[in-house]
Amino acid sequence: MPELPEVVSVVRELNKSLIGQEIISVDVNLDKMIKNTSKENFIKRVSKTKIINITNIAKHIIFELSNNEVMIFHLRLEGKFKIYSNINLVEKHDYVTFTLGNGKVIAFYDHRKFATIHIWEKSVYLDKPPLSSVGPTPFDIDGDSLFKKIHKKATPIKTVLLDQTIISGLGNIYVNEVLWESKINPARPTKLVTIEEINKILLSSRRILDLAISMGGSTISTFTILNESEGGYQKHLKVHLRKGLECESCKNKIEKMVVGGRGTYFCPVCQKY
DNA sequence: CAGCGTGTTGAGGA
DNA sequence: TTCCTCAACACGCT
Repeated sequence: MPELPEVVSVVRELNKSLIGQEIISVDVNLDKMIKNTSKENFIKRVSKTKIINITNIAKHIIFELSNNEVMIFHLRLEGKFKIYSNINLVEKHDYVTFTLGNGKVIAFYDHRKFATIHIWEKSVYLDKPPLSSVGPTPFDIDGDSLFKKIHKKATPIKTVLLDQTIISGLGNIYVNEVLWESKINPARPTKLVTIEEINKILLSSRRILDLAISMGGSTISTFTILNESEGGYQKHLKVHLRKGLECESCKNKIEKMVVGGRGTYFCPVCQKY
């Protein structure tokens, strides 16, 4: 389950080996992964270009190409990039592969087929799906603006923080962690959350995301950075997946509930409703 | 074998 | 219209 720290780690790794590389050929074995054009058109627009830069906007991974096209990847739940030394190593769920000038292969893998790829011209991609609806990350918005945006909502605060059009980059793991650190009950209606608490949420989000980024993300479930190397944040998790274990702050037991249809871990004492 | 989990979108209800 | 909920997507794991 890649969240922002995992995406940042992946982008760093990709940059190390791919900048300036030529894409010789492209193979697509799952047509629906390409969201805004046909497989044939995608292959035509990507082949025989160079990778100029690789960046991210929130959880979206962006490849800038030398012909002014931009590829936008989203890992969704379990997508991964792999780099092989040659084409013979490609596996069944490597649905899109790019063969490079140096003989290596970038494989975009997702056995659950949820991951997505868009391609747009560079001059318009920020105004097209999926980036047109992405909100600012916790690093790009201040407490007053966020409060103004959400203080009338009846939806639980956790659901609002997971809404990537409002604030981007937090997923289920880190939202659970942020709300525990901020001592706010995840199910509380957002309109009852004060400006002071919103500020606390933002500071906490930045601190936790920064720390997780510095450690290469967490590795719960199937997340891996490139070829199976692992990040190290999971031992810092305070509530996520810790149902029944002691809260590190008050020693009571962590509980699990469902908020907005998502598994939600919290301390009933530290995070009173 | 049934159901959960996971991010996002989009349909449909209030 | 706007706000909000929830099914759907696909598949490995419990």
